[in-house]
Amino acid sequence: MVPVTDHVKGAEATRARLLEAAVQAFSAKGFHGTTTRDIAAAAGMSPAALYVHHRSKEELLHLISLTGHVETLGLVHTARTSSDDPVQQLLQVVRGFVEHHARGHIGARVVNYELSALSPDHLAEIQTLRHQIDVEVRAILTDGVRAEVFDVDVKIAATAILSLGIDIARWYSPDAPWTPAELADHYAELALRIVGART
Amino acid sequence: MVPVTDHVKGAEATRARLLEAAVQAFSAKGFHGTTTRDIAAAAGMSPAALYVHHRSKEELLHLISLTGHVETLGLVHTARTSSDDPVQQLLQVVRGFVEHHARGHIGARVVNYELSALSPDHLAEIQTLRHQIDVEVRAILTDGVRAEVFDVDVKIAATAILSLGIDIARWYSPDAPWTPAELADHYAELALRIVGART
DNA sequence: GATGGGCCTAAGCAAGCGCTTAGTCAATGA
DNA sequence: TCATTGACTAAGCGCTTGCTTAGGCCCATC
Repeated sequence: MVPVTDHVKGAEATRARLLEAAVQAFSAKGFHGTTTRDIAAAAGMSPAALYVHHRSKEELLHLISLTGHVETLGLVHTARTSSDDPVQQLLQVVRGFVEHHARGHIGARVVNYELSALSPDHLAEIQTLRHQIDVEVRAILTDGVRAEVFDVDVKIAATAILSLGIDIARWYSPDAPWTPAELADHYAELALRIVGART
Repeated sequence: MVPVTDHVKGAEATRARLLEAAVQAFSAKGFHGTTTRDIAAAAGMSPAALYVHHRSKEELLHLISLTGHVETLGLVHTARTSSDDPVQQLLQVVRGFVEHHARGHIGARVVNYELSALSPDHLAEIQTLRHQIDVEVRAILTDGVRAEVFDVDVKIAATAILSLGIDIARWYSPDAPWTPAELADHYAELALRIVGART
């Protein structure tokens, strides 16, 4: 006897279907290459249905981008606090980041390559999150260099490691010769080489 | 007394200005986010002028993409044939690739991130060039592993090194803490670490 | 000094865009 | 029983899109 809940659930399911359709479409055709009619049709709805559940096309992008960045920041922060050892922190960050971007490469493409389609306010908000991710990764490397377990230029290494992770969103596909987990292990090994970890 | 040449030069200069305006606009706003009116206006021309010099908006993208890929393939091929030493070949490839993508990050963004806006035929042509770039890089690493100067999984290392180079187009800006040449040197060093080059 | 050809634009066309309006319909609570 | 609510859509509004058309202008040539 929870008909209201059922009702809400139905509406929320539709909202989620529209969101998921937007992720797929933005990823495949880009924000500007996607029409609101594309999204609605992919969710099995009329064009107007999108506006029952979401304020605008840009708000959909913002929601996708925000969720994605919060997830990634959480993942990086968890890795940073999971151990006192910079080596373990680095391995955790790289494995988590890589697996997340490979498994979720469709969403990650939107998150990383459609920033310029965000409104100025939304873009500023997202840039703050991206900066925090940078800071956490750099902190791990700085700790490692201080403890003399890493030997590398911190800024270059942080840039390269994040770059490797983000670019997975561009090239990864299920046809790739590695599962997300396998790729994560390979990249963790490369990260150790990049930072010159003592073996 | 070469009025015809002057005439042609003027037309060709206009054509080049339109092309350059298209590069800037596609890079900043994406192919679908750019209008033909944007491009014409940035070149100081009327909207119709674009069609005097180029067949369509997609043909502009194809021209940009083709030129960029041919340049990159040439650069990689030159590095491959410049020496018999895999170490020298790798250093040359990475330095050339990185410097090219940093210095030309605006164009490189279009080349690497607007592939899905190409027509199916044009996309297929470009994918062939990208495959050739992959093959050349893998060949260098394979040679190095055979000669026991590198110690790494060739497929992973080739993927990572190309990934690092391409992603420069996304994040590099003149505000970055490295000039293109400095970045090239840093990345060359990282590449040696990635492939486990004997020191 | 008329002619022909190439660069260029004003105007506009058909189609598609994001989003709104006005209303239908089924389920709910009084 | 009946008014209310909220998910949903048909229709369409105002605007922008890629691209075309029709014609003006400049200039080398005859």
